[in-house]
Amino acid sequence: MARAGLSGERLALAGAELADEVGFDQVTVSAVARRFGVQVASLYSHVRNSDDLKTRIATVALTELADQAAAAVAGRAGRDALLALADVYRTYAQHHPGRYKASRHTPPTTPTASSIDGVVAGGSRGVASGQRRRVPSTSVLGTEYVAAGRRHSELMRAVLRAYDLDEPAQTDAVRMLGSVIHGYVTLELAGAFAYSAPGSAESWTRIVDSLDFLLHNWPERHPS
Amino acid sequence: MARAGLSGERLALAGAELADEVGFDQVTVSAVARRFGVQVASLYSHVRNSDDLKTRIATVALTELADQAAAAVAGRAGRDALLALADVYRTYAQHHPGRYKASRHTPPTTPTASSIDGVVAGGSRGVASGQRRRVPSTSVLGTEYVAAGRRHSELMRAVLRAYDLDEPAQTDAVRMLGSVIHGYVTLELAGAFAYSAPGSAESWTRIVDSLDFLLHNWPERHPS
DNA sequence: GGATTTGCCTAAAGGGTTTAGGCAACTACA
DNA sequence: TGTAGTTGCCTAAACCCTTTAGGCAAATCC
Repeated sequence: MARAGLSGERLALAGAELADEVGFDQVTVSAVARRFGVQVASLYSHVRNSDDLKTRIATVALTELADQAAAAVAGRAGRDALLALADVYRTYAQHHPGRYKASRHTPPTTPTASSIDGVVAGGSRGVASGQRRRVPSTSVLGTEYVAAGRRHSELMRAVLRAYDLDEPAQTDAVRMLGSVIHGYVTLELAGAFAYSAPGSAESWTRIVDSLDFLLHNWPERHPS
Repeated sequence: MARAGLSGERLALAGAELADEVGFDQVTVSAVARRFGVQVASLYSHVRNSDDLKTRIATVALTELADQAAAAVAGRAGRDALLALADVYRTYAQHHPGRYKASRHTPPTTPTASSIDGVVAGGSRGVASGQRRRVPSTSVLGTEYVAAGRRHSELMRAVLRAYDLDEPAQTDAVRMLGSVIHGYVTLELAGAFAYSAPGSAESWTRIVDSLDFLLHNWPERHPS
């Protein structure tokens, strides 16, 4: 039997492609196995379980997004940087809807390895008798995932430097921008803006311009 | 055998409760059946399929949200109305995370009944031979779902009246507000704001105040 | 070239979805 | 109040996805 050359990374990549084609929710261990022309059980040598696969896909997407965001922001400042950054998310979501959805996949809060050990050690089940083939533990993967997330918020703060906000206004601004971008992209992807004028693209730039204006005139205390 | 008294509505309600308890993604036809102490197949007399159940839950949530939003906006204007409306979404999402997630569930774009008929009629499969027990067709349900959605955007526009925006600025503002609210609530629910100061609640009111300011000073053309 | 590792396989158990068809409990009406 | 018709829930069964256990053969390492 010829080997298919599976690996955690290749599975994540294939899963990402599949997500863009049929939707992130339809990405299943079985579907990825089919894509490789391989038995389902074979994937479990490279991936802990279904959610592990999804988290890997999320990490791929988050990393790609951070790379593009970094490239877009480089050499720009102020409104240009803001628009470029925002456009990265919107464009990515349009070209890779499945990947974008994946990037919003929060892995279920598993108890930490130590807390598991704390409970299991001394129990009746053998400690190290778990898997046959070792798959990189979720915690190290989680690190990669978290790192990508951190890159995003740092890029956002970099863009905000031009607007000269002090704390806690800057944190508020980060949260607001993140909310607008994520919210707009999500709603647009869901088709919420498809059936009324003006076009979604025009609204988008005008909204970003409004945010630029708002950041330049961030209210101190009492607005209006 | 005593009857459990199932109905489409009761299933949707039970599904909504279940969603808040275990998460919308864990809501399954099987789980709801278990909740009623009833065989799984029994539910299919009241619900077309799994997605139909989910869409009904979404409609429940969307309607509850619209009711609360209408009550919150009544008798208020300007910043007060804006904050009240925004708070409804945030509070609802915190108290009913499963329902809120459900409210964002977009039913898969099924071809309309007419287009299905257009294709199937004349084919080899009998037209009306479908179900044994008739369940309200998805299209009429979809109407209810769409109606609830419309209520939301109308409430938003009502709040915006105080700010005196003309088209297309008003549409832009509706889209921006919807994005911020949905985005913030989603990110907060995902725990994105849980691990850094300031608290999520303080950011929230300051962001809404900023939006109030922005709406009062909506830029005409060239910002900054 | 032999030992070891590792990749993919078969087998099997468990759970969710959905359809088909059946009996019993309600409802309506004479 | 009995009986016909309707409706509610059941059993059975097919299909798909997940996950674990254990096995054979290809690749790799001296």
